[in-house]
Amino acid sequence: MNVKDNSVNIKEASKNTPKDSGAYHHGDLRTAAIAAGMEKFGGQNHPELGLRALARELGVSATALYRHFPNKDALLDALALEALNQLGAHQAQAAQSVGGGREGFGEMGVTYVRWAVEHPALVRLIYDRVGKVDLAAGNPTKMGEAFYQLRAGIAATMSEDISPEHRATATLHAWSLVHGLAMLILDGQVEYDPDMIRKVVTITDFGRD
Amino acid sequence: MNVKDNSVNIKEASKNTPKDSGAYHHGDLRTAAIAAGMEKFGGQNHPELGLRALARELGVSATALYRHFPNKDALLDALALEALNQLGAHQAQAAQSVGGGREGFGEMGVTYVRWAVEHPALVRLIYDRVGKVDLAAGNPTKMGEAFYQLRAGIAATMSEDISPEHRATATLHAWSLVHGLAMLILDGQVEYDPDMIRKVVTITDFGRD
DNA sequence: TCTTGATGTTTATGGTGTTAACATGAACGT
DNA sequence: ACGTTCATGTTAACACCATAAACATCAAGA
Repeated sequence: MNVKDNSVNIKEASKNTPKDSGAYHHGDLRTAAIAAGMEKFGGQNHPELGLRALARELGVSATALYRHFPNKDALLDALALEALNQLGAHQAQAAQSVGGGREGFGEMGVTYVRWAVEHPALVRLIYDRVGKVDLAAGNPTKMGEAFYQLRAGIAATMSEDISPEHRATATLHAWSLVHGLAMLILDGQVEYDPDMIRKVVTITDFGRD
Repeated sequence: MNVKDNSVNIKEASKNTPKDSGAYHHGDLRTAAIAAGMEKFGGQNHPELGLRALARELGVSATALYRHFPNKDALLDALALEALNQLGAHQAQAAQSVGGGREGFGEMGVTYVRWAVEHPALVRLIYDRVGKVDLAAGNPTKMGEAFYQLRAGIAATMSEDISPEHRATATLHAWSLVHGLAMLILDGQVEYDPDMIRKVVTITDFGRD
């Protein structure tokens, strides 16, 4: 919402109310668009994001967004990246809040599911977008990097308990479990119940408990 | 809007869309549309289904489809139902092919993942559609019923091995696991490897093995 | 001051799902 | 045989969408 360019301070304060003052330029349309998109995707389950509608909400012309995003897909990619980082932050914080280790691992899983349930559209957006990214090519996208860090966090938190040869399988097992559970919940197949989630997630014991 | 003068125009127009047989009516447009839709969704990963394009393929006018489906969503629902039944059939056959029991249970899981990987768009379609169905209302849709039977098949196959109080949790655990794994694969996060899948799926042992 | 580049606007093009009015042909009662 | 009915098809039109092209506006540097 703020003006990114700080070189101007006094008189430009009036630009903070672009619509009211009838200013021609918006100030920082890109971040405003992302913020608005995140808000729209934040709570709703099946939001329809149209450039025209979004621009209307921002008090701006529809085609103005093309100055900041080459096309609609790029905007959605930006939103997905933002969401992915947000999820990663929540998860890291959750693991740290209980001191890491085995308990932290379980907490990460529960947090994954809970965050997914609370932000259904964002989760769908993330996996929709990351699926369309060309991973084969040698171009490491920001999206791919964020995802890598997410997985690395999972693996790091569990690594002490699991025998090395089982680690890869166990990581995939855990990820599949929480991801599948989250998907089933937000697709309406399973009702959201925190206790049940913790039970389902923590029932897992690989190798030896 | 008097269009009576266009009667000749219409006749000429009907010549403009001559099917091979030259028949005005299609015969069974509904099933043809579903078949065409299934074919389009069958192999592709991110198919775009447009009513106009679909109608064009069927040699029929775009709005003709509205005689058989109230809207596009209804068509997609029909496709999802078809896909769901197909998946259920495969799974039941897989469980039966190894004589049921614990082994049949594992086979069902593997089949679930494999079918999902081989028909990515159909899986997405299923869960997209079933999520939008109003389950709270007392109207049991065909979709909901098909899904119920799917779950019943899972539970029935495993029931012998699991203690009753764990059965619900175990069912959800198993379903989450295979569903999550399938989703991760067809979202490009995990490469498809049959051996790996069997390993990840069969690592689970609830209660006691 | 003049030019320039980033940003936003207007206009236009071709796509979509959907509705309304009309056409066709087969089945059926007379 | 004839006329009515009804499911099924047709065209035309509407509102919405993403996107491209040409033009307008402003901030800032030469």
